Amino acid sequence: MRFTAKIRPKCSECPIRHRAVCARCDDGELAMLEGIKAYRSFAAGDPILRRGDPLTYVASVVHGVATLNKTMEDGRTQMVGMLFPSDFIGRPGRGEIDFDVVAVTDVTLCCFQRKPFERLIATTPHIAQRLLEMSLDELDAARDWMVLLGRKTAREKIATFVHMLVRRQSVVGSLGDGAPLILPLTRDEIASYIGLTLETVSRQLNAMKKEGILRFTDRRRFEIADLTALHIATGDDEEGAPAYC
Amino acid sequence: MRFTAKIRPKCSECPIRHRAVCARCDDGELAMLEGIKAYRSFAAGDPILRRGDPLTYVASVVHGVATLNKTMEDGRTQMVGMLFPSDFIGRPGRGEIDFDVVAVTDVTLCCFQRKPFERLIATTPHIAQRLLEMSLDELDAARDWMVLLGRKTAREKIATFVHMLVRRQSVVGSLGDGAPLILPLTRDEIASYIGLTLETVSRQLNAMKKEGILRFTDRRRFEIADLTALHIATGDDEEGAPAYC
DNA sequence: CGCCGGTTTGACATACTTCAAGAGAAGTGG
DNA sequence: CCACTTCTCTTGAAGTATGTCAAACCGGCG
Repeated sequence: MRFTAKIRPKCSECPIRHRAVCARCDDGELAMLEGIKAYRSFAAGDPILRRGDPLTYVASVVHGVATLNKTMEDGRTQMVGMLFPSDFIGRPGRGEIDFDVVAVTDVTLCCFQRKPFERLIATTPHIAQRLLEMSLDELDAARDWMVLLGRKTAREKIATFVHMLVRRQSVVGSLGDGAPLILPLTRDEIASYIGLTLETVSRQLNAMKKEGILRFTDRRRFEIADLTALHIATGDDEEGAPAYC
Repeated sequence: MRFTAKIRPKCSECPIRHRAVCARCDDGELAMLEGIKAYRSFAAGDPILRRGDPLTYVASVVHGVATLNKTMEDGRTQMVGMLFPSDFIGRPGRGEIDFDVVAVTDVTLCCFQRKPFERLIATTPHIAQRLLEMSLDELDAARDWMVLLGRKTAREKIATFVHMLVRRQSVVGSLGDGAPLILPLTRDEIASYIGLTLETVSRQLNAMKKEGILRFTDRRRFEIADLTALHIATGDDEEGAPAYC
């Protein structure tokens, strides 16, 4: 169940201070943000925003992982984004979003009321610029994902997905060196992200285990036994440094 | 072959004046833009920008249609965007792009040198805001496309593609009422856009012809004989007004 | 006229889905 | 602490939508 804690930690001690929308803000601007921000927490599985809901606030992910999901009339679903700490939720200039946002782990958000935030964007270019930059990064990532969805084989999809997890989880620094990686998603959710069924995901994951590319300690925890082989399996070229990172 | 015409038509008479990046600019800002802009033309089939090329300019599409293409090492390709008049090419803040931009019809661009344009963005919020808005729209469209690539059947993909063409071509006003729609792409290019093979595209298109949904006057020209049926065939819900428009 | 790119059409192959059953974990309550 | 349920995951067998390969067609253009 959702609970709202009216907590406002100091921005200066924020773990995502240098990566989020506020990355470029100076002290004065941070002070303005601190005035309109409020933390909110969600338990794993909770909906954060529902499609069509009036969008009263925008937010940065501070802790945890959230997903963006689209559902067709007949129930088919496609995940269209995965949000890690420092990622931004919401779109200034529009009153609603047309996908669901769900917390897949426990999540903490740093929320800003949309209206005052929009005013800030109009007046402080540092925020607007950073938001533009983040949006363009997301667009790049979305385009890489389109290649995955449209052209990659099941095996390449899985490999790419795992590879992205490695990059993102290590960038965020949520794990020590050599510590096992965590699958924040169920097989079903992974399937939804990469456009497959959960059975195919399960089979491919086990195949990569048998081949010695992945080593599972648990259904949700694993290590990369052979990063080179994993990278080759993605089908991406040499140093193409995909945008989802 | 590419030819560069050093022509600078007045912004005030520009057909995309109210939809492009410059939509919100006042007269003074337009004057600044006019100072750094230059038209360029490309013939159908010409490359506009190549992956990895240094990005010396950014641009708005004035006439014609261009596509964004990604290619994997082994030659598989996926189209990741289609640019119509008023759409923007290029990304401020980055020196290169990681896809190819190709003119699929004759194309006219309104180009701005990247560096001066970036300076303008930093100083004139009207441009930055409009660019942010356009990027977010593109992101929405990309997400709708991810649903198409990941979850739709061949038939739904074709229907969705045609439906998008109807919307975009009529918005741009490049055709009168009842005039036949134009397929700017070959079967192969369509296939690349929706993640299929050209054979499947051909079969589905002909199936919709036989069913009386589409009426071809030519291999590249056709009319929508039954818009309702077309819409139903997309698999999208009632009034979900997809973002690609 | 004869080539040539784009397109259609057919026959066949297959990667992935679908359907179905069962095995592990993980929690719940007695 | 042990049934019992529930959820996730695995594994198998069978079906199918779409891809692959190949040949023929068609309209345009030199």
